[in-house]
Amino acid sequence: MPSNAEAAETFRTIADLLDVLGERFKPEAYRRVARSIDSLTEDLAAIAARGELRSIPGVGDAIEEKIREYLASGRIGYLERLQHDVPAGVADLLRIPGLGPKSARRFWTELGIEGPAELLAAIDAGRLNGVKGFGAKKIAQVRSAVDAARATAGTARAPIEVAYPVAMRIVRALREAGVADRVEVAGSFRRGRETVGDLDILVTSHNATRAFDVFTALPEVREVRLRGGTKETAILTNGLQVDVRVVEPASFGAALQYFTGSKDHNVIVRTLAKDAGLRVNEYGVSRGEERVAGATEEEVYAALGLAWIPPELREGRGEVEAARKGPLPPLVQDRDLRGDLHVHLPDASGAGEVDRLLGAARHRGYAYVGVVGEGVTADGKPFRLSEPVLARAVKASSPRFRVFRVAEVDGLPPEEGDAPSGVDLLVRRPTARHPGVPTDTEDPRPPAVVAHIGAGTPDAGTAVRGWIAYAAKVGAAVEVGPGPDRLDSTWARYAREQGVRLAIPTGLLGSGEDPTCPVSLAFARRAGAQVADVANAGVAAGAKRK
DNA sequence: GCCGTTTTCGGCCCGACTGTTTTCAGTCG
Repeated sequence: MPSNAEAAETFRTIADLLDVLGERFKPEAYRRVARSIDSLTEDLAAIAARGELRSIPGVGDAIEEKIREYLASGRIGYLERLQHDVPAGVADLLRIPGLGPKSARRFWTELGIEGPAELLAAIDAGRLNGVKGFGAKKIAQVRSAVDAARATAGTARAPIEVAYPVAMRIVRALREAGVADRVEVAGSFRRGRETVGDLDILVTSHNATRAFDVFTALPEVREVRLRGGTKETAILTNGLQVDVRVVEPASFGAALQYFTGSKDHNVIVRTLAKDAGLRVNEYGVSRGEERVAGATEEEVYAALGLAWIPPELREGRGEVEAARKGPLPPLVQDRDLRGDLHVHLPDASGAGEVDRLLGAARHRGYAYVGVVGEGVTADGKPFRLSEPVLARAVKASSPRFRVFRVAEVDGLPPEEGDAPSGVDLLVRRPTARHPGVPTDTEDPRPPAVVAHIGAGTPDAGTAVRGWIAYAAKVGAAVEVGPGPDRLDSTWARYAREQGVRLAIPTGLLGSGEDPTCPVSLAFARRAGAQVADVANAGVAAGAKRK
């Protein structure tokens, strides 16, 4: 049975080949479907079995037929015909930055170039000299791009938790240098996607050149690719691309909306605007010559008759239709977090580490923190926090601040003595000893949280579904967040659909740049989680939620 | 190839930047 990821990749291949063949709109149609399939929480086969393929955004008659063919045979005749027409390497030319479908097609049809290696040979043989549209500079650019593409084997997207600290440093540097009034990271970073292709940073500034200079001087910046009057593109030492854009304050909201995306979301918003006789671009919303909105995102959406939409929901999955009807339900946010149910102290923690943890929890105004005192590691070995250290933590409990003793136990079936005494709550996790999914619903002492499950291992989907089903039965929450051991936003959405609450790790022991809490929160928000959907969130006593 | 509270056909986001141009095409986001 082919996986959803493989199906999405297949449709992307079709899109590339259609691009090379010069098709105008079909490539985007196939890419849209590929994106939709990537964000499904269910196997295509299950959706197909229910006859609901057409409910996937971007799937119409023709693509439904191709999905059915793919599920039945693992092949798509249409793709095979395209592959017969276009040499395999020609589509690879699209991967080279600066080359698009037009160039790839021309190289192939006019010069017989059928791949990156042949392109390089053609350049060296001087066969590109005199080709219209390719001067010496362009040829040199293409040549180095081919070399670079070989070296990096395609620019992979970075996990958001990797991009987070560097994004924070860039933002802080721009703010502290006093060259920018407003600084925001837009793009998929702001939408909280699991991976980011680049960082889009928007600033308002009276002096674009100085803002660019401040950014370029950062040690993280390896090379500047281009600099115009309003935009600079640079590559960081870790390979991440960063675009810094300077915009007018009156346009900041429109620019933020525009560059936050997603593409699918913006297409829907723009189409809506057009139908209403309005025009939306990164400078603002206008009716004819009259400018209607632009300074804030709220007024941009309002001008289109829409409630403001949280960035994490802007994926073209029905959020625009919902925002037409009125304000969207509030998503869980940082200030809703009441504590952490599951903190691991490092093996050799001493009293100082405990104090730091508790101090951090109090500083954030948390009402509780759960410290894992004993349990099993992933490879099944028992571990125990030193008793004096744990006792010191528990002693810090007060009526307004509770310290829980947490035991982390491994996968079912529950064994005699599985639930230790003197423990406030259990966290259940898969381990090498018991990697399997629990089947016994008569758990003598159900866990509060199921943690360390994630799609980081191959073929993990079945296991993750099993753990979520178990959590649903016993009323446990599941841990969401960055890294292979936690659930991403797609799985978090699935968990919510199954009626399971989420547990958000808060990174209490991390530094100010620790991505754990903001990224986990973003994943929960992408899943549409509200306060009631998060086990360690709630409305503070005496505080009224807006 | 998809899509529709002004459409089942005629649209499909749009502006910056670059290079090679003498007015623009291609690429990118």
